[in-house]
Amino acid sequence: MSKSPNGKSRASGRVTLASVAEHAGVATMTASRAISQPELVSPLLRERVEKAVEELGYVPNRAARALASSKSNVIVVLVPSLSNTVFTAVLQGIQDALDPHGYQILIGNTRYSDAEEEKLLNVYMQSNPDGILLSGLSHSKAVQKMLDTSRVPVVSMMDLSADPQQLSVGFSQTQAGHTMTRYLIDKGYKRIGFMAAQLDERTIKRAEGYRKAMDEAGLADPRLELMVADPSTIALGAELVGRMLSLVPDMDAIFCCNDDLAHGAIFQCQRRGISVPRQLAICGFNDLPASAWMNPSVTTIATPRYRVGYESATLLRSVIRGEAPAHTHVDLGFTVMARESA
Amino acid sequence: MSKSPNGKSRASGRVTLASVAEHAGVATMTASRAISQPELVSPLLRERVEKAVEELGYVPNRAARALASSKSNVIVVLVPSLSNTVFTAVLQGIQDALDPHGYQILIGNTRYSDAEEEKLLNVYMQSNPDGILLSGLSHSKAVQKMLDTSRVPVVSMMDLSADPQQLSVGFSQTQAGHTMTRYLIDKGYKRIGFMAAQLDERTIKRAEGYRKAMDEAGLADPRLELMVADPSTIALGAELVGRMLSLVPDMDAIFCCNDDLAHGAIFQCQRRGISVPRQLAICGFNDLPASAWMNPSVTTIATPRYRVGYESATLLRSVIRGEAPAHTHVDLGFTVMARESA
DNA sequence: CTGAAAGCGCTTACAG
DNA sequence: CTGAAAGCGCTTACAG
Repeated sequence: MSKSPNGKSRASGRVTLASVAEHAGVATMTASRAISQPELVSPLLRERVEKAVEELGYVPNRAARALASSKSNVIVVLVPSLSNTVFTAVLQGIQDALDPHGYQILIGNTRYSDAEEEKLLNVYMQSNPDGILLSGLSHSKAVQKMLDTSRVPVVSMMDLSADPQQLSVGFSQTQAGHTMTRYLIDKGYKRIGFMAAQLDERTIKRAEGYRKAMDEAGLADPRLELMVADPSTIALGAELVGRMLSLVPDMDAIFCCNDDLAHGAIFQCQRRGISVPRQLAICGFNDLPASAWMNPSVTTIATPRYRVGYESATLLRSVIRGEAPAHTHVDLGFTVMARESA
Repeated sequence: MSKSPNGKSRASGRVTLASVAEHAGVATMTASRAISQPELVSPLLRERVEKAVEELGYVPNRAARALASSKSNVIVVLVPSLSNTVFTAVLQGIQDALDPHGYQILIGNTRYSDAEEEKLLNVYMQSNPDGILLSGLSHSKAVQKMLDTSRVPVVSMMDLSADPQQLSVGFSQTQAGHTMTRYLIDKGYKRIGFMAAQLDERTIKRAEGYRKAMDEAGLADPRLELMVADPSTIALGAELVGRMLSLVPDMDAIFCCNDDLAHGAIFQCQRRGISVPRQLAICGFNDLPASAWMNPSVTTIATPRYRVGYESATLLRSVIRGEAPAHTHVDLGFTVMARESA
């Protein structure tokens, strides 16, 4: 069938563009054009190439294309977690925005670790990405340096940057924390606890918003805060609510830094016969699907995670195309979901 | 610093292996070896190369490596969903098994669609993957053909194949469905409904297991089944439990094909004042974290999803290395979690 | 242990 | 609209 390669050949045995061209009776580069920029090729030749592609079952070699064009069509996405629904929704948005444009998405899970982020980025830089989507605003020195020297466009997701040079898409975590706290204060709660885990950048900022609101209302009391570095889980929320109540028995509300903790806290209250919100109000953050359905339904803050992904990817695409972005910071906002639990 | 390229150059400006070699005063291929197979290079030269890499900030070009070696070090993973915790756990297992070995994982989300799976695979084949991890046993003709002609090693995840040629890691979905149903029958329930959504391959098999158990017990009744193609959500479970009860008022138990549906069904019962399990027993499938904490806690089947990912990837690695696998089917089993709801 | 040359499979200026 | 040649940045037999 095909000509036998010489003894030194390292050919992979796959169908190549050259064989497609030969089959179609055109030059290799005409075949290349017919595939990548068909509008530049006459209908006749284009059709012959397309036929050859079909008949031979040609699959382009992405590595060769990337090497020759020095465009990888790869977008690197780094998220801190895959088990957290928030970030899988972000990924969905990214995929939806990028898939139609032929990008290949490299997803890295940093597990909330700066060291891991650095390691992943190091590896992914080998793929010569056209753009990078990062979670959060603050990164290690080494990561910053890699990013700076590579000159690859970067968009930061989930929060809004104060630095005009840093493109960011999300909403103000601090403000969201403040708003939720303010909601509780306005409802008349006085001894409002703050329960946090993981202690990532966003949690810290929500805590700042909480403190500011408590300060403003003259309700601040450091003993009302319980912040632990363990991963956020339902089980942890169940545990922490017990600790908080025993530390501060007159607590009348708890702002959980995310819904998982809030769910665990509510389940625990149910088991202990503590009425929510009558004896203890509990609210969360993120508006996971269960929050609307639990009993009591959970007061929380709905966050535009899918849109964060979608808009981040869209902004990144425009930068890659060399366009000057209309806005360097895209504020997608958030919404208080007032329900039964607080 | 570096020699200026001639006018026709398309050089990317990145530091190359050649410049590292020059800097270290060795041949390019010695520099290559010092990086990829350091044990073949004398300590002296190796050190000089390492120093040059460090000083120049060299980042290998993965595309060039892939092209030259015809080894991509890419593993393609196709899962039907990213919002389903089950598959994110599978992905975690895969990452943990593969990351230490320098593989790059390409994650594709098929959204439970054969057409989408085909499209994704088509694109991902351009990356010349060393191996492929697929969810489920049955795939479209087009996908089968791509797989066959490419000769790339494939491992199927989540279920056990009857075909000895097809490598699979998981557990018997049919048997798990049978076991859960049998558990309910043994508990004395007679009018046991089956609530299913999505209707993917695994759901269908669990339904088969359910039917078999009901048949064996002489309890079969087609009216007990409610199967809809919508995605599984808490909201859907809440809706379907109402429909099932109005269709078959004397239903005394419901086997939900996954935990999301079960949670929704339980929340709905709480709202309607239907006591679970006293008036209606409800059980789920997968043992999501909330199942242990809800009130009532949810009887369900714990599935080894993380291990499915980990063991699938491990099996794939061994095949890629050319080893004959000890077992073509790895049965990871499942566990009934008997709790309060059934 | 080290190296010169060829080659992997594409695309890119350039010319016609 | 079409094409011959060079080049992208690596690794691979092969030889010494």
